[in-house]
Order: sequence, then structure tokens, then C-alpha cells
Amino acid sequence: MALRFRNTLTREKEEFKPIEPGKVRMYTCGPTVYGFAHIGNFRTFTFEDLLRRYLKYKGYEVLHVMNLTDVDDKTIRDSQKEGVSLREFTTRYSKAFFEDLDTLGIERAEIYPAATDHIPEMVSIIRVLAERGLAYEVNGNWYYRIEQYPQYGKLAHIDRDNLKAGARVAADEYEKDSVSDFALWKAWDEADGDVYWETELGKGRPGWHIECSAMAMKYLGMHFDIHTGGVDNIFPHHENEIAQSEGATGHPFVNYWMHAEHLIVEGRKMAKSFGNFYLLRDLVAKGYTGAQVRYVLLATHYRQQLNFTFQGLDAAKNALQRYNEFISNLEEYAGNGDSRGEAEGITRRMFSGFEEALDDDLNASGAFAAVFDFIRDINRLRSENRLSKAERDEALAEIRRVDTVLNLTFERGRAEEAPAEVLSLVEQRTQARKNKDFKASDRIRDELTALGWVIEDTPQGPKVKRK
RNA sequence: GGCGGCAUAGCCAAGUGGUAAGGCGGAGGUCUGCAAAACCUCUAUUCCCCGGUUCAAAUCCGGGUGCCGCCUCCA
Repeated sequence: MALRFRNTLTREKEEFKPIEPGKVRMYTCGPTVYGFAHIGNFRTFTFEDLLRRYLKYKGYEVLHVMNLTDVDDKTIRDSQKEGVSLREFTTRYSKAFFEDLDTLGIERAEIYPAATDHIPEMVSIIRVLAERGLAYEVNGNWYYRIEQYPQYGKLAHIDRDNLKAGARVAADEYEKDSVSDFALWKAWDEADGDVYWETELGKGRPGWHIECSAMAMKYLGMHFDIHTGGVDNIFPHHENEIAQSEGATGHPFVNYWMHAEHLIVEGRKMAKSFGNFYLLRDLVAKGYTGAQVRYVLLATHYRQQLNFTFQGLDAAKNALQRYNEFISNLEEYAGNGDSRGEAEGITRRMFSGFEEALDDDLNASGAFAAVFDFIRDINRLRSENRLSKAERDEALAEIRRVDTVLNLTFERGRAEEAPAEVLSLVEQRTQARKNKDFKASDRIRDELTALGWVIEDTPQGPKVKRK
């Protein structure tokens, strides 16, 4: 079956056809680097990771650009509050952002351009827009003239006439010709301090929307395949990006727009005032791992609002353990069962289920169902001694292939080595069991439990794991 | 006020006309000295409520109820 994506532009699922065969160029709105990102941000970034990994799985070469917004009201305000330079401030949080990506096993995009490194590109687009009558200047501020761009609203499916209805109009916006016009360039004012650029447009700084148009087109060309972001970006940010980019080039900008739904926490909107606001770092501090959080964020279809709960996170922890245990058990499988050739069909079913689900607009929940069916069925063959060595090798290769997309095993290598004290207890317990002194062996097991280690007796001998 | 989305078991969550995936949790069993891991069986006669269309509806239509979002720089 062909790969299909639900396109926000048309509100339909459409077959994916790249502009250049075999290659995908995609752009993602990245973070504003003024603080640590929260789990809602990472819901979207995890969806984008799934997308790029699956495209690669399908054989596409992916060129993925994610911007870093390192100049805006918040970055300026907060850096001033701390009395550090904008650059120093945003560098700190960019670094934190990349650390968080690593925690979640999110693959790096090919390019992470920073807004402040692309001022000339933004300026030149604004100048082109002005030449085309789509931009105008008032008191050093430059605005986009929506009236001149009849297609405005095509992404958000908003009627321009309805924009006025509930629009909040800030007092400082009366200078615009129309309240719906948006800022391309903001003239310097005192609150900006030393943050400004002297350009042909005057002294000031870029608006938020223009940075994405400039950086996307610089690295991906004026027309590329996929643009992603959170649903809140549909309007106005992405609508404005289209207006700016297509307005400047006169060509189509993006073929497929994909937007991730937000997550809510315990059934409620995540908000500081509700006390249910979590950074990725908060969850790590509570003892959860990146892979566990990744599992939660991945397991719900990206267009479905995700209800994040701690009960769900604990469930993810157990499901993930089962997944990893499955791989470990296969790796350690020493038998050579009496195969009846069942493994092949099990594998085929898994792949068809896995790909059919992900082909259908990245239905991750469906993909997980196929994978867990596979785990159960292969485990059954193993426990019933019907799995040959060759089939074991094959199954292991298959789950690893699936894992190039799901990426749930990246913490396995970090398994803690048991300290000497623990190993010594394990040895004592083995002796006790040999002597049939089960009282002693159970006592030692309790001691290990108290130390946070779990012991399993396998045909290959005892195994200790972190609880 | 305008516009949109969602509502499926104790929890999480697929499924958009053909008779309810998967995960977690729970109960019982196999294995085990006992466990753990793994496997097996069971765990929604029913998909928020009320009406309608249809041979057939969780799926389509109408009306409620609840939650979430967008309406100018929030993933």
C-alpha cells in the first residue's frame, strides 16, 4: 500500500509523492530557546521523529531542517532579566534542547539553522514582498498586506472576513492598515536594548513568521515536500509562512502540511495554574527514562489528542520492558527448536500490519499492535520449543529493523553493571540453592530486592537486573 | 460571539457501514524448590445520551451532554 498523509491544506489523506523521486525535503518549526521544553513540545518533536524515521525506513533520503528561534519578545525579555547577552542566553537553552532530544532518542535533523544567522535572507524576502505590493512600512515597522494576497486563509480554512470578528487588537497595532496584517519586521525600541540589526529596512529585528519562510527556502528551495508543526501553528504562523513564501516567489511553497495534536494531562489542559505542567526534565527527575516517555508520546496517533497520565507512563514502562525483554530473551536463546516453519508467517504478518498502519498516516497505535502480536507469537514458539536457531536470527533481525523506526532500545546499552556486593550475594544465593537451603536463598533474594535488584533464574544461570 | 476536534473496558488506545486491534492492570492455569521472565485461558453482547437512515451503525444524519483547541507571534 502506498504511503498516505493527511494534509492540513486539503483536510484529506493523500498519497505521498515526493517532488524529487526517492528524496524528501521537510521543514519543522523548532523551539524558541528561552527555557526548557515541556512534554507537549516533545509530543510534536517525537511525531516528527517518527515521520523522518519511517520515511527513511521506506527508503527515502531525508533532508530535514528544524529552526531555532533565538530572537523574539521572550528571549529578549528573559535574557535582559538575567543580565546576559541574547546569544549567551539562547545558547544555553539550545544546548538543553539537544540534550533533551538525546534523552528521547530523537534523531538529529540534518540542519538546525538559527534565526539570528539569517537576517539578510529575511530582509531580502521582505524587500521582494514590498516590491510586489505585499509589504508596507509604518514608523520603521514592516507589515504584510493581507488584502493583496487573496489566498490568505487557505491552510487554516479561515475566511478573511471572519478574522476581524473575535480578533484582539493591541493598542500599538492601530498603525496597521488592517488589523489582520502581521509584522514582518519590528522597528527597534528601547525595550529591545542591544538587540537589533541595521538593515535596509531600518534598525530593528525580524518578526517571527518571516524566519521560517527564509530558512525553509534557503535550505529546501522555494518548493518542498513536507512542513510539520503543532496544531497551534496552523494559524497564524503557517498561514503567514505561506503568504510570505508564495507571495515572494509566486510559486507553491509546501505540498504536505502535517500537524500534531496537543497533549493534555490527566484529562485537562496542561497549564502551570493547574499544577500539571511538566518539563521532560521533571519526569526524568521523578525517575522515568527517556525511552519510557518516548513510548507514551509515540503510542497515540499524532492527530489524536494524547491524554498523558502517570498511570499511562507506568504502563509504558512495563510495555517497554516487555519489548526489551523480548529482544534480550532472543539474544540469549541457546536452543534450536523443532521448527514447523511458523515463524515466517508470523514475521510476514507483523510487517504487513506494521507497514499498513504506518503507511496510513503514521498510525503508530496500529503499528504497535502488530509488533506486540509478533512478540507474543515468537515468544510462544520459543516457549514451546518450536523456534529454530535460524528463525531466532531472523526474528531478531526483524525486530531490530522495526526498531529503526520505533527506537525504543537506545537505553539498553546503558544498563547498570551490578556492583561487586550484588554479584557476591548472587553467588551466595547460587550456593545456597545448590545446597537446597531455600530459606537462605530466599533471604538473599530479599536482600537483593531491598538493594533494588531483581534476580531471575534462567537455564543459563541467574540474571540480575535493576528493578 | 465565530470556527473546529474528540468521547471505545479499571487505565491508555486502534478501528469511519458488515458484527469490537494492541498495551497496562486484574483473575485463573503451565513452568519453577518458591519466584521472576515467558506462554495459555478469562477480563466491552457493546463503543457518552436520545432519536433517525440502512438488510446491517462504534462508524452515516439530527438533537443533547461533557472535554479540548483555534480566532494575530502558544508544540
